[in-house]
Amino acid sequence: MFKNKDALTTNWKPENILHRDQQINELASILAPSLKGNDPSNVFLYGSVGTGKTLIVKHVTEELKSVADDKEIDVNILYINCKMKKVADTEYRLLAKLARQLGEDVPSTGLPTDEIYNRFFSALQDQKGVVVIALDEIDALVKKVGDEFLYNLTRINDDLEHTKVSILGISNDLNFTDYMDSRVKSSLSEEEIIFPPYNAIELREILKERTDKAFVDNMLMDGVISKCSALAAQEHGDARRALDLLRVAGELSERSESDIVEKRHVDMAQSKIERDRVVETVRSQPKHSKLVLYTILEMTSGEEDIATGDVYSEYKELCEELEVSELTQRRVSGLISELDMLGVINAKVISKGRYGRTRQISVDLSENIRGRLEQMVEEKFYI
DNA sequence: AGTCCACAGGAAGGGCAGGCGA
DNA sequence: TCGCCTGCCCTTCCTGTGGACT
Repeated sequence: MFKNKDALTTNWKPENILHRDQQINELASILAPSLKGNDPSNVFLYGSVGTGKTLIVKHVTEELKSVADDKEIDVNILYINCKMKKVADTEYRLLAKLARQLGEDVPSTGLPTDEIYNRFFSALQDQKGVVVIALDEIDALVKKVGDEFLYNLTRINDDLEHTKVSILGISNDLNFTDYMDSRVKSSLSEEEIIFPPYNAIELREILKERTDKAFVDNMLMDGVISKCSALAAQEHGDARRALDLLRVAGELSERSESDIVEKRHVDMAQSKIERDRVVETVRSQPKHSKLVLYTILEMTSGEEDIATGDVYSEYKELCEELEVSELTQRRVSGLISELDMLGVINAKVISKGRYGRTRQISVDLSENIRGRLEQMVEEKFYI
């Protein structure tokens, strides 16, 4: 069925990038001064997941690099995904990785942070021309370690003699700059490029382009692509989601030995992706979070909503039964709010006037997922 | 108009596990 | 193996609050 499944993954680089001409041109014109040896402005790119930010950055910087190489101009591109665990999720690791990309030999641990900063700085000194540092998912790192490292990076140009540094920040979070010091904010977002979500029509064209590469001809039933794009458009116009849907639908139909991908496979793919997401997030939660979730699932099998206090007393009983020491209400309250943020349960703060303020908790999961989760916790704790 | 419930959620710090160099 | 550091989970203590009730 598949000719080249890679074409449905996010790493695949399509020949033409659709519906992002404006962003490509903006970014290209911001980075263009580096071809004349001038330093380009720092840029900030915003847009929710699957709106093509990373793709465009990689595309434009690669183009820039190849033009620069042709003209024998010194341009160096450093790309780092700050969310990669154990690679760039602390200030030290980020600086070490940057220094290594510049050819500096640094140990993966052991040096004080200021020393690694110096090494990185001297590596920069040895460069000539322009260095573009692309920091993908920068919001994740700033939320984790604060914005001081960004402040240092934005000020680095003042001390460099031959080299010019331009920072390209990529963020999924549109309100991300709220977390930052205003000095960092203003120097980092000299230029801003917004990536709006794709609409269903745009998604359809993107999928069309890729299916021709990915599937053997005539493998898709009419309407499959439209269905994938419509579903993904509802979900913040996420192209990644659209591709996943199509890929999983293909895999499911292959497995069911159907000779064509049908619309029902897309529905199946949708629920499989959702189920996998929820089950995976819950699996990685700490023990008591699972127990709290189990309590909530048990209590919400009827229709009525429940409050934090109700959950806590039931949870205490469960702990007693299992001979596990229980957590405080403060912590359980926090766990409930985490589960809400992860999208596993719904919890909204309401006031019942004379009867206090609490969270109204409900669960909006299909029976299928609900069953899987209950089963998972039961197995784990021999309930 | 004021009270008061049943929590929300911030701040600070304890304690533990895991990773590190010595 | 030891001490040190860091990150994470958790507790303790605390202040804040929407709105039904008086």
